[in-house]
Amino acid sequence: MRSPTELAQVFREKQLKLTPQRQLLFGLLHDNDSHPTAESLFEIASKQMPGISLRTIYQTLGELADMGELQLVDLGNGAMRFDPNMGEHQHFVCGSCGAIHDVDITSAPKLRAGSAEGFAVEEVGVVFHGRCDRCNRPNRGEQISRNTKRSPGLQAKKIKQVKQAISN
Amino acid sequence: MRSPTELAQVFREKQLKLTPQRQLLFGLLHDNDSHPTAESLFEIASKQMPGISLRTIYQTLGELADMGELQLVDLGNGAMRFDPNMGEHQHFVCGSCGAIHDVDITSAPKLRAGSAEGFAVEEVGVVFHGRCDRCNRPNRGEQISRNTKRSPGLQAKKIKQVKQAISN
DNA sequence: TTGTTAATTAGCATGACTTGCTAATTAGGG
DNA sequence: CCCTAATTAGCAAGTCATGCTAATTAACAA
Repeated sequence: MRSPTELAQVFREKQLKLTPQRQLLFGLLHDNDSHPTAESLFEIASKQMPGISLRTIYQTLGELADMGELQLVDLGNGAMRFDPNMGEHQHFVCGSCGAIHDVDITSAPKLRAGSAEGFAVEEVGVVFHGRCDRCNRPNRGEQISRNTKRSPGLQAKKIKQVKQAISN
Repeated sequence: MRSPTELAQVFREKQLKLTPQRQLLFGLLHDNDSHPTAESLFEIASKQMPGISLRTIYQTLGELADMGELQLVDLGNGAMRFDPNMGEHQHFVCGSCGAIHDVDITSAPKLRAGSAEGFAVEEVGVVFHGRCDRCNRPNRGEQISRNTKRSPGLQAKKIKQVKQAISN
């Protein structure tokens, strides 16, 4: 995603209004590698701008995605994630603390679904699951992220197990 | 997933009841490579057993998943998919007709998130997006699958575009 | 600065998918 | 055939995301 200043320029050119809500989000997203959800952005934004609507967050995020300024990442563990890093990269999800890290496997051999199988592949989504650096160490400070709601199927189970482990 | 007969055995051993609902689902899932949703299974099941509850479908599917008899696949385009094929494989999703096909890239170099980066990868999820064989041919018979509800973010846009293309 | 207007926001409603809860039912062993 | 624990059905509730509309506001021109 481009810088808030550049985005302001782009918006003006497109005759889109540069509202305080949008500018706030530009700032919150710029260089943000925390893979936030709409909800988490809403919470942060609310502190700086009480009364801002979650609807506006979704709307603006959607617009930015349409403009190719950010990626929507569905990691299959609840809410959609928003990633201003538009470079080709993958994600690692820690099943223990819920952290999401960027991973770069461009150096690794690229994946190609065989055209022999008759598929024209346009895009390949890769998500790594495992345990992150911190959670792997003996003095592990496990803590599941707050945003572990909406548990689709099996994911639910994993999460619950982790929650239990914590409460014990 | 094992055969209905074998599953019956397993259930008995575990002192789980072999209800007609469960048996019906065993049959519907066996050797099923259509990657059905709970809803689609519900529709089919309802024809053979009117009155069966969607809740029961979800419950049984969850149990089978817990038992390692089937995979839950989240392709990020709506409802969860259920896959009785427990072998290591990936999925290809046609953005045009919505079809889901199994893909085997085990022959291709395996993906490994560098332990150099401090991640202990336990599992890698790979989803290919593109156009399938049929939709790529000139006389393409495009048709988006019925189950294209719940559109998370950008996905929504794609789907809408396709729907429009159809209605025209 | 003020007025105009179209874009945007806020807030609620709605929709899709999944799970929680509970009373009623039923499979299976004795 | 009876008993009991397991299971089912049905509805309520929860999460995430989008639709809709009235009220607000930024942007532009005079």
